[in-house]
Amino acid sequence: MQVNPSGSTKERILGAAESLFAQRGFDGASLRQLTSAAGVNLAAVNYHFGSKEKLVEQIFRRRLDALNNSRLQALSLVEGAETTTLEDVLSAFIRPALDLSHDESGSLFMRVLARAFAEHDDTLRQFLSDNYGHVMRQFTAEFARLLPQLTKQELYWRIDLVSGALTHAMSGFGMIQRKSGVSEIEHREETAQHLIRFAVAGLSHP
Amino acid sequence: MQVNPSGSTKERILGAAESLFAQRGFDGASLRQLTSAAGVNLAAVNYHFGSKEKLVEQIFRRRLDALNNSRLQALSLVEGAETTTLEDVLSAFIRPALDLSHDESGSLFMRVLARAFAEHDDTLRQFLSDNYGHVMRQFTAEFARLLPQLTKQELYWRIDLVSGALTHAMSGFGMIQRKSGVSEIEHREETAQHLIRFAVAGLSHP
DNA sequence: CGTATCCTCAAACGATCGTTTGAACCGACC
DNA sequence: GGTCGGTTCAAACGATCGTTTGAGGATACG
Repeated sequence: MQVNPSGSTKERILGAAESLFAQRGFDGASLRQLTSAAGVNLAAVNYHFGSKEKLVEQIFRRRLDALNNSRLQALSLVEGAETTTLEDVLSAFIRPALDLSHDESGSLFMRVLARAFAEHDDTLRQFLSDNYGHVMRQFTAEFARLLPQLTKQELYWRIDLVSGALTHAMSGFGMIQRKSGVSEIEHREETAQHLIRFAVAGLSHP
Repeated sequence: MQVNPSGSTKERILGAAESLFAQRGFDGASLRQLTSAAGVNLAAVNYHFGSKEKLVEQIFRRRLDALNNSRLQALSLVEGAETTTLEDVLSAFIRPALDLSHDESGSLFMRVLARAFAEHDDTLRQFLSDNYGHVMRQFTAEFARLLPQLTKQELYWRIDLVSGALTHAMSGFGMIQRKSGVSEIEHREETAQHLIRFAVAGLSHP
């Protein structure tokens, strides 16, 4: 059950927690399973994080900060170029998210996020809006610039549906599964290309 | 806390369970909260359903049987017509799902389903594939007939992304929320139209 | 060496969970 | 009236949960 015996106690807890929360949910994964997997004492979670709930929040911040920084950086690169296409902006929106969905240790943060959506909904929606809403607003402004023929309402709807397709693809819940002969990297690239083409069509149709 | 004091004990439990599972999750909603909300004795769940887990399964069967019957009926109507369009097939796929997402009593089955995906993933995926896979296959065949230019792989990807957008729209997690002045029926119709147009574009682009 | 600080540990706490039990209730049927 | 299957009830069961506690280890500094 023990994993990754290197690193500090805090880091070992964060790693094991992300993996276990993804597998069994926040309620389903107990601190005893978690600390056992991390190879640390049961009391370590409350000592280092204060409570189980604060541990969950810490996990969110770590990943979402990284995601939004990647997105903003990619967007600023796109905006700095001579010509900006819809594909470019969508790539800046989609690729960092797909990169996040599988981290180097193979655990699935997207499942954690999907769970959180299902379990806390309104609380989490508020949290995301407060902390990362400006990123979404920046992308929306760029989409609006590239799609001037759409009303605000129409644009919001389409961005929402693109987000849904992205979330679905990231969570790995769909029919499409990575084939055994294909590497993780290749599958991610294939997913990105399908998603971007699909989103371009869905966003820009008359 | 008590709701809907009419109907049999079994029905009262099913109604309260669907609502509470949607709000708090399967682990988060206890049998004590559930039976208290239903106005029945704590032991009634185990007496009538055997266990909490079997109650969950019962809730799934009830709703998903209804969804898939509606979908198949709508599809057979479309196939019986003189000319079949992509919009028609998508409507048969999407509208029954949107109808399901808000039942007459206002509880949100889709949140239950979204939770279940997050909490059981592989188990639920198998359950859905075993019990309702034939519906998906029938729709896929119809899509393939209407989109002969697409390879199987390409078609599967696009259907998967449409399903993601649909799930997202049903769950109500997105930015788009029903405005207070708009009725549930109107909002559902607006959602259906946006989804169908978006899906047509995403499915049929070259 | 003494001690101060940070951390880890085993053990226990009270609360809540799903489930079981056995008695009580109730309408139907002889 | 008697009894019998189906249902409801209060009470208890053992298990597991998140959290707290206080003793002990480890390391650095005087």
